[in-house]
Amino acid sequence: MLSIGVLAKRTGTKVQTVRYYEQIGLMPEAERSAGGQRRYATAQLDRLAFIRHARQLGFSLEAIRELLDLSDSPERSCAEVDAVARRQLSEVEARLARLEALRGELQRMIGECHADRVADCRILEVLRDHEECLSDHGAPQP
Amino acid sequence: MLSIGVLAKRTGTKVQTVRYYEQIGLMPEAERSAGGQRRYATAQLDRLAFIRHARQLGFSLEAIRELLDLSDSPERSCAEVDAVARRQLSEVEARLARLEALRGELQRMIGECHADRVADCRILEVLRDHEECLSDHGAPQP
DNA sequence: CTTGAAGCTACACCCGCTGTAGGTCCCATA
DNA sequence: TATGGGACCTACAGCGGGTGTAGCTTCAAG
Ligand SMILES: [Zn+2]
Ligand SMILES: [Zn+2]
Ligand SMILES: [Zn+2]
Ligand SMILES: [Zn+2]
Repeated sequence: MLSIGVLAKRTGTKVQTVRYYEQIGLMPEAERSAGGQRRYATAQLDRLAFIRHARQLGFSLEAIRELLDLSDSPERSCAEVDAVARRQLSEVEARLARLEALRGELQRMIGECHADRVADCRILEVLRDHEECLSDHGAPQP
Repeated sequence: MLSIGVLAKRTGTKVQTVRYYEQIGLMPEAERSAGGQRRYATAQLDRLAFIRHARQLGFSLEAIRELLDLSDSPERSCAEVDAVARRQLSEVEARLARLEALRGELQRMIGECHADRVADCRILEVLRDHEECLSDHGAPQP
């Protein structure tokens, strides 16, 4: 039986984050010691490691909840799991496209600024007027 | 003199967002009509357009505050402006690198799953064990 | 003058944590 | 067995960057 501190350290999580996951129902309520402190078995360690790894791969807590639920029914088809992963992939691809456009615009405006004074700064000119941009770059960061 | 609704519509902003920008001091306190409603001049329209465009290019509100302050002193050197933009570019590049690594892992795990049952799903295997990954992918999305 | 859209304030909520305050528990050492 | 200091507990506030709601008041067209 592990304390929350050991569990956290072994999975690269902060103690508060573990408690937060319990609070939102992503981790089950932990058993408690006589004095009321949380105690964890290896199953919880594995679950937390799964959550952290999925987070590192960019899955939302909602998606992770789905994945955890699915992995509790090992006899079911894994089509839903694959769908969650594909959804995640297309989110990542969408963000990549946006960021590539941003990078292009930023590089261009930095490259074009040969001014000394703020009054003539190309960067500020571009920021003042989207017509100066080559790409769309839709909404602010999601 | 424009109402907040017109100002918002012309800059592609939500009315609440305009009020929020005022609240955090990014937009100046607006003049008011006799009945207490906000009224805006063209200068504010330009300022808001600048803010929104910079947001679309991924600048944080803090960076935008800096840029707005700098553009109020047109005689100064634009070196600081350029530095803000370069910082933004390197943040974008860092995110791109992370997302490219994520994309690689996601593509690989999706491509490797030829199972039918959840019990044998390659995606879940990879999520359970980072050793299955080829790349690091450090911290969850910042 | 009426009416309905648009504005007002104040507040709660989203995600995914992180930090703090003020108290309690655990366990190695003396 | 007593003690000290780390680790733990709960409860709550706050981050960024907004969004949504409730319950009012104001504006402008007809
Ligand atoms: Zn410049
Ligand atoms: Zn643009
Ligand atoms: Zn599968
Ligand atoms: Zn991994």
